[in-house]
Amino acid sequence: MVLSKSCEYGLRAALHLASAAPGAYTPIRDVSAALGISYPFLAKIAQAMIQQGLLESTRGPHGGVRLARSPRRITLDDIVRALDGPALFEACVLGLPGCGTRQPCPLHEQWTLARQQVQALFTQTTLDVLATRIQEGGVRLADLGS
Amino acid sequence: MVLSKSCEYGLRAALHLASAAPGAYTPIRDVSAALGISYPFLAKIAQAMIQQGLLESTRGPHGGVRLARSPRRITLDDIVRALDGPALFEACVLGLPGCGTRQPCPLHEQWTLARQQVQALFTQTTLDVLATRIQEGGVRLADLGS
DNA sequence: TTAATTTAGGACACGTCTATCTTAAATCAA
DNA sequence: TTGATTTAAGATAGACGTGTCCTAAATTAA
Repeated sequence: MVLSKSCEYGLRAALHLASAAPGAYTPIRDVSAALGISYPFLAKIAQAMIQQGLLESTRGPHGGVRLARSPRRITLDDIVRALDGPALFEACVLGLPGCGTRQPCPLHEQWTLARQQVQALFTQTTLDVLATRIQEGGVRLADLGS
Repeated sequence: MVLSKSCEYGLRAALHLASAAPGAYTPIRDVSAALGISYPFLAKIAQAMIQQGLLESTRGPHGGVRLARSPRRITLDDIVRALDGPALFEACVLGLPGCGTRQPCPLHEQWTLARQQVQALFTQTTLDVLATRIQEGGVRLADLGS
């Protein structure tokens, strides 16, 4: 598994907020229902995203969470780093500490290259592009059953 | 973390066997000492690799484990699939079950492409190439300290 | 003011991965 | 045969990610 469950859920929640009701406060309970994610778990993930400056929230009736800035200015990389940390894009594939050009593992060069391809996908993809794709239909954020 | 600890250890052990004493039975204890991996844990990983047909073993004095076939005929993909399963190369990046061309997630197409780059690296790299690289020096399989 | 709604935060259970330990079985050498 | 060496296999413990629950705090509406 490349991304943790928390990160998968956080990405899907952010995409839901960007595509379903951009700019409006949406209760976490509504998001969890729409995506089929347990409410308590998603609430905890939302808290982390708020503390990382990705989401903002208000309490009380008509409260909820929303993206802290325009979907155009939030990349997948922002969310992955906030929830899973930078390890995915920096760690040695063999787990060797200090692996780098000075003390490379046998795969260092090739792995760095492949990893950059993945990282480029995450840093260059913003939420608004995917939100548009969702609004146009044909793609999904939740398990549709069969 | 892309690969599990077990898989990292299994890869390093296989590379050690391919580069240090190809064809000879090497005690797991020697491998664990050379790589700085706990012996009981590496022994369990070795068992799994034996059952998957990657290693073979003999007990008693001068016993140990060795690669079950030529390093030229073992790819990194063989080892990763044996220890971590096929999920890394098949699963949806957002964790959606059934994600495919029929029910794609918003990232399906791009992710499939990026993942194929990584998979190509693993399927095309054989142990003998990396073993040669290790024997020629300049790269390492263990933590050297500083 | 009162009540309903919703996030905030901590405590707690569960499962999996990581890691260790112990005992049994097999092999070789003296 | 005897003893030493080494893998085989299962039991066990700890760490961490996952998931749930409960109470408190804040906001809104009536």
